[in-house]
Amino acid sequence: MTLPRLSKLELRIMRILWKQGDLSIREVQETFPRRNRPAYTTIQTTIYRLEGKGAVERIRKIGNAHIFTAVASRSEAERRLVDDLLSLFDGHSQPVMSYLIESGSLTLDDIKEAEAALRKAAERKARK
Amino acid sequence: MTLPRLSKLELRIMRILWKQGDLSIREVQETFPRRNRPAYTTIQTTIYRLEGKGAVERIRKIGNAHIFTAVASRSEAERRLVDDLLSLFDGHSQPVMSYLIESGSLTLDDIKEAEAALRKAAERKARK
DNA sequence: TTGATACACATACATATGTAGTAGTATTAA
DNA sequence: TTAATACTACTACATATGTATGTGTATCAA
Repeated sequence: MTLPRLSKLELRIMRILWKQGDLSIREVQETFPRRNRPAYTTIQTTIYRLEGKGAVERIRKIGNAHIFTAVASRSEAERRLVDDLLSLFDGHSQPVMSYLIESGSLTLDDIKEAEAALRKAAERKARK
Repeated sequence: MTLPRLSKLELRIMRILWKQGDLSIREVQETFPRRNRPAYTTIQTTIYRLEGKGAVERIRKIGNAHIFTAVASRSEAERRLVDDLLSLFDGHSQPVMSYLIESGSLTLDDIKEAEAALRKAAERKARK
């Protein structure tokens, strides 16, 4: 259940599996841009580690190549990331928001959406 | 200028210096809760590493103890953290916001504040 | 002044992570 | 059928980080 912390490269690979479905190591590797593409064995090692963490598993073989599938859910993994960051801010979202704004990546639409989501969440809570 | 990435413990120590001002290693160590307090030398090693990264420096001595001061700014270090997280989301704030909301740490006031800040930033940009 | 105590500095070590090479086996194209 | 190719599994290694020990020196209280 408790998904272990995923490293940057591990996460990049998980994203590929979440987006493209089940893939072989080679296919995962070739998803990386030609320039700056890690060696096959780098991807291999990392996928094996993900396997050790229970984040992916082999579902079948094509030829002698194993096909891997994501076991960990995207939302779980991403929530974990944000939670980890938040803990560095003592659980306060406010400074995180400030920096998101500063970075210029937060749009007014994002905010509107967030507000709507938050109101809805509050309602659900109230009814419960 | 370019503050290197700070680890979790390094960041905890920086926070202490930002908040409490200039301190000796012993003082930093004693700021940690009795339960779960790292050894003196653990803090020492970490502060030396921070020094190596240029994030802190010695400003004076009291007895034979060095007093350290934060060189890196809090905002710079925190912005770096958020930027790093954001890069894991391909630069999109929206999913980050969603998780902040899910975590229950984001209040409507936080949103209002963020919106105001964002509008102000937009204005500044427009004038420029 | 001297013994206890605090501190500095160097070194060590395990784990996580990014990175990759190598040996051996399976597959496949000619 | 066999040589080239692909893939697996194992091993290796550097760096970052959390954690700490050991040795020697500086300081201070009695």
